Amino acid sequence: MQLNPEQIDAVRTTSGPLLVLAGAGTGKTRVVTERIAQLIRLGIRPERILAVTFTNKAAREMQQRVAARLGRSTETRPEISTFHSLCVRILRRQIQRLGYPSQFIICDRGDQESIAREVLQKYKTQTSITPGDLVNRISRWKCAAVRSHEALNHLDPDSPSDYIFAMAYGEYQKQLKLRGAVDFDDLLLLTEEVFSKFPEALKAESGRFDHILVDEYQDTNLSQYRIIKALAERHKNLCVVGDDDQAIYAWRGAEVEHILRFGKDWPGTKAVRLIRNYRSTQPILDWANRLIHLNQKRHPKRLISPSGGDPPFIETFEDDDSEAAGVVENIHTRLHTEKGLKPGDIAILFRTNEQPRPFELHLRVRKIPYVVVGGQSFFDRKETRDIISYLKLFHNPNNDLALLRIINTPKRGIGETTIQRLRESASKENISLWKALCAQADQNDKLSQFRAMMDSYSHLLRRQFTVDNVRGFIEAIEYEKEIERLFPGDGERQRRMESLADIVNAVGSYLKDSNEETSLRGFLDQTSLGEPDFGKDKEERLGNAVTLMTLHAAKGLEFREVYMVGMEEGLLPHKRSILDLASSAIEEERRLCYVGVTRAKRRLTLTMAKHRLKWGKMRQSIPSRFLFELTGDIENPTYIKILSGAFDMRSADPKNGSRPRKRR
DNA sequence: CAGAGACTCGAGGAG
DNA sequence: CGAGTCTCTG
Repeated sequence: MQLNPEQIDAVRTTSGPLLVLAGAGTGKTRVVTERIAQLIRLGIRPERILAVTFTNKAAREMQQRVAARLGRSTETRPEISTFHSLCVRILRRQIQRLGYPSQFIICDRGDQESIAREVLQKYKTQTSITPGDLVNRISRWKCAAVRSHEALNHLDPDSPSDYIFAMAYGEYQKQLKLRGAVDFDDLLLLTEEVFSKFPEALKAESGRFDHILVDEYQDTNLSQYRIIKALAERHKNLCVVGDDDQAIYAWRGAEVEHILRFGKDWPGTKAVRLIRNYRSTQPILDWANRLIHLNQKRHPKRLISPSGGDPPFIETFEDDDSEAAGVVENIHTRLHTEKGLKPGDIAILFRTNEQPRPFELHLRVRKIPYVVVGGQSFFDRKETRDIISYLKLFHNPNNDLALLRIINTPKRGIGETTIQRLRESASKENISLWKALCAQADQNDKLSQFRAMMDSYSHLLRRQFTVDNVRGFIEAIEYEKEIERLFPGDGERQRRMESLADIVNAVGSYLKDSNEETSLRGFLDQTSLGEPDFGKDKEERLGNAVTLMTLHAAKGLEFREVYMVGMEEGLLPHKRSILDLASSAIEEERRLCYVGVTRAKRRLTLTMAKHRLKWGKMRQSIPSRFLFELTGDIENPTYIKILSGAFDMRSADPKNGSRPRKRR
């Protein structure tokens, strides 16, 4: 297909600041790819071009499309990476300036919570703060670029105990640094810090690129904004692409203002608007346009499409289980009656991760292949985290967190008392647990066995990081036997075995694709930054399965047929955003709904359940306000009641009341 | 030291 | 209701 005039305009603007406002389905990826190709055609060396995305998936996709577009015409490739992986690379070179080792560890969520637990113990707080609470609170500060010494100036007025978090934040940072570790948010914060404190570091890093491109710019948080600004300042060849109507990450610090004021930040900006939609039918876009039009804070625009079709469907079910049964039945019949429709063409989208369960159940009954994206992700699985912990230890045995995780997994008779002894000697002599373990190994058979195993595989995998060796090591620790022992049942066992296979596949795929040096550390870096690639086989299976995912995860994707389920007050918009006094909370939910609607190419179905099981209790639900807004039924008495707050979401809490009350 | 059973407490989204 | 933690027993 040919590029349209606006797209051509964007592709041909190859120098200076460029803002591309790209509505949903307007061929944004195409423009980005073509523009990179254009730069190279003009003689820019590929490695002097940096493209930044938010997710690994987006980065991989862009890499593939650019590679396909360029063919073999160039030897080098542009640098296409996520914010976080870009920052890891920068920090590996620069972080020593801030007093961290260049071989710093990247903590995962579990590691963060272990540290938080220790910090909280130290503070002996009587409050019921959990490690998870602390990690969340710190992350919220970090997303807003608030550092530990500034936290006291940014206390949440609604939370009287926030100062405890602020104190603990400082201790948490201290503990991280002590271990030579950083958490996920630190990658951005520290990069920004290195740039602002050490001009020579900034000079070196920004000197690597002459052109920068940022995708999904509406999702940048303050640190990301500053990093990009610093990197592009010299040449000002900065192209940002995004859509203010699809900003759905304010809760993790993203600021739409960044895209709204891009022109002011960068004088001489050229702005291009893409509004011709090549994805959905006009009736679907009519609903989407009508909905998003109700938001106050946005650039006004309206998507148009050349294709027609059915308007979306709304279906109401008795309860959540019949909703799932109904949707699955609908899918079942459509797969048989609609010509050429495959499971891979269909998606079920929902707001929260507790929703997919009944759908999975019914899909299994109907034997329709499906895949749940996100939710219980790769890293939340115990098997994955265990194996990764081993790999981390092979790379650096002094990682106490990883050691504690697997020292007795699979069970090898090293129990709490032994571990306590190790902890004591480690802290007394100020050495790592591993060193303490080595010191005690000659008096303890089990420890010495463990040590020998770790030493030999550490040696092997550092030299030869191959799929076979990884497989061999999993075999050696008898992890599969442990799974078989613990889960004699079929379903659970199979899932866990599959997780194990995923890890091996991830290693294989890393070794195959990676154009950088392939090493254990490279693999660890990649995996600590997000979902790895599981290779072709898995991808093919996914391609032919119904996709179940959250609305957030669906951004950037498209499906021939989409089901948006659970269209109810409290779910979408989510309860918390209804209780939030700021209207921006509801606006973000509206954008989320908009993202969902605009995923559909040909057919969209919105469903709700009149009753929903929550905490084991059946409760009545209220249709989502967005259903009225999508259809334009805003004179409806129910809609007016919803807006006036007639349905009290707080009383929907089973502790204070039984059912949502209707007031007159 | 490991496993079973009682027990509590909780759920927004993601890299 | 279900996941994760705690406690008790063999």
